[in-house]
Amino acid sequence: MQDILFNFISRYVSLTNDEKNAIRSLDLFHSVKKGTILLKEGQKSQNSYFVLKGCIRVYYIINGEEKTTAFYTELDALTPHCVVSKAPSQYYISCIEDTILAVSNADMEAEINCNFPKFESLCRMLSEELLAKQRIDFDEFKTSSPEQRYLNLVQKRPDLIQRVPQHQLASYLGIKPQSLSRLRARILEKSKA
Amino acid sequence: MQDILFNFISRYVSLTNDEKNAIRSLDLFHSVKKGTILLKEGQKSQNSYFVLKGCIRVYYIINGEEKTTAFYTELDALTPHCVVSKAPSQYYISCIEDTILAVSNADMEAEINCNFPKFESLCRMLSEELLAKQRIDFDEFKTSSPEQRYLNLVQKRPDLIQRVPQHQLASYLGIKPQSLSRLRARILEKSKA
DNA sequence: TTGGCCCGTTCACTTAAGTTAAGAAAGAAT
DNA sequence: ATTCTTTCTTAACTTAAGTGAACGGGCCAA
Repeated sequence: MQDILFNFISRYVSLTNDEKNAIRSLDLFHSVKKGTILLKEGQKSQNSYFVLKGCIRVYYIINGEEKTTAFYTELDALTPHCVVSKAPSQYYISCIEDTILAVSNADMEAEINCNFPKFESLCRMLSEELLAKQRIDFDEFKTSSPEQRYLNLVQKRPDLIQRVPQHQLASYLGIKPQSLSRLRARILEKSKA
Repeated sequence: MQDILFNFISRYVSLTNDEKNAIRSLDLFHSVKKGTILLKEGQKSQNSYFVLKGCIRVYYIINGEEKTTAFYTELDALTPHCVVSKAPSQYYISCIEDTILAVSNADMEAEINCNFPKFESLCRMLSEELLAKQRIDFDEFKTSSPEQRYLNLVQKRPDLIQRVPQHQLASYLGIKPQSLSRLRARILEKSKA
């Protein structure tokens, strides 16, 4: 698991052995069972997550209905809004598979950022990259229809379609489960013709 | 204009006079006329923008049609995807008003980040904050209808509705101009009843 | 002043998503 | 093995967005 993390980090900065040991000493890794809720609406968590294996999901409860807005899988990083804003969380985070996470908290990060400028550099680069990527995702979402969004997802994250329940995928695509069902039938119809 | 920038920065870090002078010496500020195109599809720009006054707009041209996906106004920062990915831009950026910008380029930033760790800290905090905020915006978009999105916009960025043409607002809301027209008529109808 | 262009609105029509309800299929629990 | 629950699909109906076309207003330029 450490190797996976260090490999990921090496895309951005190269760490000395001292720096690696500093990270190793942090007790970052946690195994989490499917169904575990990592964050609830109203809570003020300090934790950020990096997925080494498995899948976690962000969802809201709006008028008693679950609305799933994001999935994080292998090598995805997530700092919940409440960590940044210091306000109560508006959403839930749960594990939809048995998952292995690297968990860090804000205090820990602040300290490392102070002592290891390289780490702050890593965080900056990673955030900037994620910000730009997410912007593109948002743009694609805005400029395409539900059907295009589904087809796009099939291309870009085919694994999600296998490992995630349809009704969660539906709200991820901004539609109702029934519409997703229908839309898939429609696509199948077209590909036959 | 410098004061506006320094005030903004002071939300995140406090700068010494030396640091302020270093920034002053950079020749960041540019006045740009309404209609100017800052970035075109296919270009590989290095520039990031911070809006001091005015409004810039991100749009795609898809099947010959303009699709506006973002507006940046006073105190908004924008690092285009192509700066981060080093790939050609997929979108255009243009000024929809006479605008005053702070413009920085990647080389400049790299150098400052090296010499002023505080600046890198600022960039990290800003990116993390924007990432989390944009996540919330995206979530709101996914979980609401065009009508709700419009009403939400009226609440959150009432200025945009005044300063931006309807057909650009429409694609910003993920719909066609005709639908926005109709939707507004519908809302007006309801408020009368 | 006229003509052209861009923009926003309206309308009629088409298409697709939301809603409500029902039923089949797959899993989990006892 | 049986029950209970959750998930997915289907269908009929409603509502809203997409499409194509037309009209009027405002603006600019000839």
